[in-house]
Amino acid sequence: MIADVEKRLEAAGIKPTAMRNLVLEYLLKQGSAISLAELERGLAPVDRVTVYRTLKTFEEHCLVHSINDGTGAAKYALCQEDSGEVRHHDLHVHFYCNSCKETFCLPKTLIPAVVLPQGFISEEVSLVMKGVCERCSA
Amino acid sequence: MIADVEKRLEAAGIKPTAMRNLVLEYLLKQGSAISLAELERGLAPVDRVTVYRTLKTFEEHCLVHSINDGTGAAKYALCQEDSGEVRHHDLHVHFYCNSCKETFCLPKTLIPAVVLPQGFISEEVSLVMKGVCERCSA
DNA sequence: TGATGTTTGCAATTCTGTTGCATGCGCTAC
DNA sequence: GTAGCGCATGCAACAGAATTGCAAACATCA
Ligand SMILES: [Mn+2]
Ligand SMILES: [Mn+2]
Ligand SMILES: [Zn+2]
Ligand SMILES: [Zn+2]
Repeated sequence: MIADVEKRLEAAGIKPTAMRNLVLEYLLKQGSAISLAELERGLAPVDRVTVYRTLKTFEEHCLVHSINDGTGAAKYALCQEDSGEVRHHDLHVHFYCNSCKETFCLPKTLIPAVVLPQGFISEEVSLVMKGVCERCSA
Repeated sequence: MIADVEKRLEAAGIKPTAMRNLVLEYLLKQGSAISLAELERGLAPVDRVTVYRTLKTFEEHCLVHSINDGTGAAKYALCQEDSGEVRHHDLHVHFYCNSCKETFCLPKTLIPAVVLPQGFISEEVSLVMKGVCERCSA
């Protein structure tokens, strides 16, 4: 429903527009993280730059987070709706399937603590695993 | 010494050439991982594509590993010389310093085990931390 | 020497990310 | 209501990274 989509945008402090509704709606339908290019294809005909800026806006407002899975193109996925915690996206593992080439958030799989050598101060962490996803391994 | 460099290439199963010696020699001098662009600048005037293919060759033979630190350009660093273990590079943490913008291998800092949800099969893992490096925090 | 395969250099292309600018649109102050 | 203002959008253009194609140079060996 558009109403839900607009509510979610407003909850994130983003003014709803046709394009933003469209992008958020599309993201909600996804089972995995998607790239700007995929989004562009899925919503065609839309302007790539507008989608790009929409994603940036979403990211700034912590509605989506971006994932760098090493494939060259950043992927985007919605942040957990509940998540009162700040930066939950910094804490969970991402999984790239070598078989279906999709990238998944594993929100239940938290990144373990890492003990860094003396002097190194951690501010962010990302952990990407690659292998075979549940669907492809079944 | 060129002799050492050539020995190391041969040990990795790579036929030494002028360009390969040059690239490996340069990599040996680095205290942090470097990008293709940096390598190109440091070795100028060399051809970017040749250096690119040289790195690919090194990577295939496990002489270097590449690191995706989220800066857009892949960084390359030598693999541990000893490392009888396969893929040691899959196991250690990489650190990107927000201050000096350098990317370091932390070969002593291993990536902790991650328990994946049922059905996910892990083949590779990469963990990149961002923050302030020892030099910049001192 | 001549044939063969590998390495190199250069041109060119693709892809991703990003910026600039002009237009459009909605909202508010008058 | 209308003028003005700021944000959103669309289009053109650019920057940088990665990658491919091709032909020339080079090494190797029968
Ligand atoms: Mn995620
Ligand atoms: Mn490393
Ligand atoms: Zn899969
Ligand atoms: Zn530093």
